[in-house]
Amino acid sequence: MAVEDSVAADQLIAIIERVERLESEKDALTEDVKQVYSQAKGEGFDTKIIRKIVAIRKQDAHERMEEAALMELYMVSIGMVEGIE
Amino acid sequence: MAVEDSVAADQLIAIIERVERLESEKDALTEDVKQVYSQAKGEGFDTKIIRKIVAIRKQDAHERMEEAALMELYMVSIGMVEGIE
Amino acid sequence: MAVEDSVAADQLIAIIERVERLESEKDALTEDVKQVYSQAKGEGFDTKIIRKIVAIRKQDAHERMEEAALMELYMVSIGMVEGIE
Amino acid sequence: MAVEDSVAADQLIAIIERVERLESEKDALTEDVKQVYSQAKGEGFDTKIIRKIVAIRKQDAHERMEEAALMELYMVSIGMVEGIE
DNA sequence: AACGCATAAGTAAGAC
DNA sequence: GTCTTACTTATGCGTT
Repeated sequence: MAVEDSVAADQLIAIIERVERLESEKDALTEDVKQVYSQAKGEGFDTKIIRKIVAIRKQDAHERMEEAALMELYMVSIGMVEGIE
Repeated sequence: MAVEDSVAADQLIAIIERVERLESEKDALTEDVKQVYSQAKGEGFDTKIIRKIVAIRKQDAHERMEEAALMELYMVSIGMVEGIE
Repeated sequence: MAVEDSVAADQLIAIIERVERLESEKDALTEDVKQVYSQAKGEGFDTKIIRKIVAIRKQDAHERMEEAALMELYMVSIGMVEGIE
Repeated sequence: MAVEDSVAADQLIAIIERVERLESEKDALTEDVKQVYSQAKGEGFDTKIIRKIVAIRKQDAHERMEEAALMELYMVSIGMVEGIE
């Protein structure tokens, strides 16, 4: 009905605007990252290498998490079966 | 030479840390967006549709028209829709 | 016990290798798709549009209508498009 | 013009069908993978762990590639500047 | 200005 | 049934 619908519409608008606000903040940060690289380039650094380093550091962190997760899985697994004979 | 190298190394570390700081802030915002959608879902909204609406709003109107026109052209040519003879 | 364990280990290796084999075949097909698009691009087609057409054809007609209806409802409610009064 | 257009349309249809063929083959392989896991589960294996192992093996391969790429980058970099003094 | 790469979004599957 | 995780797709960015 009309009143409830308009409430839903208001909620919907609020949701969309909240998302758009957050995404515009993300865009600003993306811009900042670009500026950092741009400045680095101006100071003579090879940004391609730096990007690679950042990527690898991120990947290392991720892999560590994966390993921890796997280890936990194994532990749970052992606990569950209490030692297969 | 040694002094200049260590300066460069310090700069390099600073650059990497600045990038990583910015990207972690971006990750936090991504998390916030997810939460907004999660909450919206809990309120009974179809988040898939909302995502599409956000994407459409983001897309420039002009570009959207161009793309729609080209898409229709292609679809007519393969017989998916009927073109005006 | 030792014998059963080694049987299980053999099975496990077989499973992993079967999965990896299948996934590498999938990768090859993904590569083929990329090549088709690349070639299409070289012949002057707009691959972005073709990808959209493929996606639409994949989507079931009924599902497509439902989604479009819901999307319009949402868009009307936030005033992006005009609804019938 | 008419003739060229129909040629383009034929090409377009061919492209779309080639893509759809390849993707259906991919879907079949995805189905096969699911069956392998399903069967493994039936034999008492913990598929979650197996999935994790497969993911980590894949990641390891990827990381090795990344490292090789980084090493090459460094070598190129050294070659370019011919030793910063 | 086009090309490939890398990140980011969206979608779909699987676990609990 | 929900919730997360993994894969696929798409956009944008840097490079040549």
